[in-house]
Amino acid sequence: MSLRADWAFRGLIHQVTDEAIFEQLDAGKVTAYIGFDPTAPSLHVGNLLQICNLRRLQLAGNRPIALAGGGTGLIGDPSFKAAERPLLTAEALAMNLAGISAQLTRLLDCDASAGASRALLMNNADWLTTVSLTDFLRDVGKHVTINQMVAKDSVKSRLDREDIGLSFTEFSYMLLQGYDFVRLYQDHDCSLQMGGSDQWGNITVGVDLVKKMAGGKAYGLTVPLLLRPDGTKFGKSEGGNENVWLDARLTSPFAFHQFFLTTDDAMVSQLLRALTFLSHDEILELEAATTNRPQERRAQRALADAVVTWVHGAEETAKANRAAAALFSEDIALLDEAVLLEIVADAPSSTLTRASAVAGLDPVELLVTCGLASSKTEARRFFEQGGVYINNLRQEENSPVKVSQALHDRYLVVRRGKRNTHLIVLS
RNA sequence: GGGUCAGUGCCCGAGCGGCCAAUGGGAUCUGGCUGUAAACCAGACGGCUUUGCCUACGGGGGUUCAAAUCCCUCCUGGCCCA
Repeated sequence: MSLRADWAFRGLIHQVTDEAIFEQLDAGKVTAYIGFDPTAPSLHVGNLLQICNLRRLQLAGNRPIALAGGGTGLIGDPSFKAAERPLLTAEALAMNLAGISAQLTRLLDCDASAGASRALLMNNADWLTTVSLTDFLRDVGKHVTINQMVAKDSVKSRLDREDIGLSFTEFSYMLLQGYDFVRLYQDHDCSLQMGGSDQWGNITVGVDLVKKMAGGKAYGLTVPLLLRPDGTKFGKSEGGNENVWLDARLTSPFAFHQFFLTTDDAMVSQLLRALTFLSHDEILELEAATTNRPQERRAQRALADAVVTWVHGAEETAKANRAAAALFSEDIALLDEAVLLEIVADAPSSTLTRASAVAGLDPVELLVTCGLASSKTEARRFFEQGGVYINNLRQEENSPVKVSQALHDRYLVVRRGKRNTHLIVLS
């Protein structure tokens, strides 16, 4: 099957500068890049789609370049952002770069054995921080008119706002990104830039610059943004405001697995197509299962397993599944110690001395101490609402927690709401 | 530099001297229903030594018995002029 057909099936094509790129991709000779902003120390699920696409190209024999924005990160992309962004410090940037570079290396095949399709990892700071200002303005700036730049939707949305402006710094961002493309074209024969649909404006600037500065033919392709059925952006945690990170230290594999396991029926098909490497037949079969027997949630399970396995490995997937099976059952008290520890391994934990617990612990304080409530007021609220469980049994605010409640005489599994768990170990 | 408008809780946004921890909406959280889904229903949503107290309406100062609300000043931002 052609890559064009596969991508269309998966809903990965939003806009293309020239359809001809697909033939070249099928031939497996293209070098393509996607840029990643180092705005955080880890990539998050929102980036997964882009990485996935690089991987798809690579599997078809093409060469992917993941470009870390060490240089553009110093400036900040204003595209469709509602406000001017604070500049990152150089130290924060360096830390972020280290984090995401490691992840990209792992998710793409950067091994020499991959031969011509071996993925490259680059950092645009290498050229953006060394090019001279006057050279840049003469060689790059001269090819782009302010008229074009202002006409971009991504800029217009900022210009149209009455309460907030757009600094020259952020305004110039698209030139830097365009210059990236020129450099990659010249140095690595890279002829395709991909990105989310919000990157279309930036990408076309690059395609244009490659033509004007290098006299070459370059292509741009954007992927639709993943949206929830309610129109909000996909990628935030269940809760809402926190990102779901790829770094296991920031989002445990269990939480990561849960994130996908709780996907809406209305969205699972989209994610299955966009974020997994399952075959079309497998996907169609899972979609049918969702329609006919939604309560089995087979599609959600397959999705969660596939993504977690890709990001964290098969072992973590198995662990997450075992944890999920036991965690929502009162049988938790019947599990033997080793199994219990394994299933709560991803939950944050803390230790308490046995002595401090003998007299009975104040449940309110306990909830605050282990971080499941941010204040006593909040903790009391959770108790009032009946949202606190110890070992999956509802805990009352006014009955002290006793040592006798501990499983295996030393473990207290504290849970707030459906899925915020904390393990307390008595020592 | 001049003029002018604005800065309120996570976000948007009312309030414009006491009845304001501050209307409303969104987000979020908890419970219920269910399939660890969506939708829906109910409640909560600054903190605490919780029938009360403390801290908050850009910062600082002032007027007043009393200020988010009035005055001064500074900071930040938008727009217009130079």
